[in-house]
Amino acid sequence: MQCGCTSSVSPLSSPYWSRMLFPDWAYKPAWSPGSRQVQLWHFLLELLGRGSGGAIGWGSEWGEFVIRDPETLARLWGERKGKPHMNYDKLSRALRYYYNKRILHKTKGKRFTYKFNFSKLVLVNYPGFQTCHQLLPRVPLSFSPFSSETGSLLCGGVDLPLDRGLQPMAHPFFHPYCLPKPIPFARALQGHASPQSAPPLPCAHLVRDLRLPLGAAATVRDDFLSPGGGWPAKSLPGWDPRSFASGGRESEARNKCLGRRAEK
DNA sequence: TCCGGAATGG
DNA sequence: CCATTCCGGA
Repeated sequence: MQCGCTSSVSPLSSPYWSRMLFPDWAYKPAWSPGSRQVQLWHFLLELLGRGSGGAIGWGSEWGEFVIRDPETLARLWGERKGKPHMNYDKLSRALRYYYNKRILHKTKGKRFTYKFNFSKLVLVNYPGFQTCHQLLPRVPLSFSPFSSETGSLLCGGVDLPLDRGLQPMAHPFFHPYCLPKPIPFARALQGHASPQSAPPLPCAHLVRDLRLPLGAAATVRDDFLSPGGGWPAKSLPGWDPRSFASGGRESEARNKCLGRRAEK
């Protein structure tokens, strides 16, 4: 789990280094121009982030959300996708496809209640932010709080108490993940972040629209986190690496975190 | 309600 | 890949 991630490669100079860590499909550029359409979980997070006082809202547990008005949500989703005939039945089918990807799971017993697996939702696409660590301290986002239940946020093995008074909730994407140690670059954030050298942000739209601090969210495979990670360890018969691997060999890539080359 | 297979299309 | 559509089954 220890990756010398930062040793040889400068975050700023390696815009695409992170591609080695994540499968191609994780980089679905959200809705940047000329890219593919927004994904459902983007959309959900967007609504949740807006504190959409209607169709959907955060639940009682961390990452849990409740669809208060399924058909309205479906309508909104349909509008976004240009699918006038969208309904909750179909939308929920799409949600169920996330089970296998482990982006979501169902909170059983609670109607219309699902839960994000935030350990799979990580910040990527922004070279300077291969890890969550440096972002955690301050998250200036108007992200909707998870009601009452916020305890502490684990990040990189550091327990981070969430001060509800100061900040309702760190963005869910900040979760224990990947890189073990804070990178030097973290310092640059506070001081001079050399914005001029900031590489083009592939997901600028996503970032803006979701009010993500930086970088875009993406899903990523990580089986090295707590096995099952508190998930209903389903057998996952169809769990094949191919669904995550652009090249197939990224399960190991995590150990190395990044070796070299990122071009395809 | 919820699940997941199957077919299909972008 | 990521849904969308349809659907039989629990």
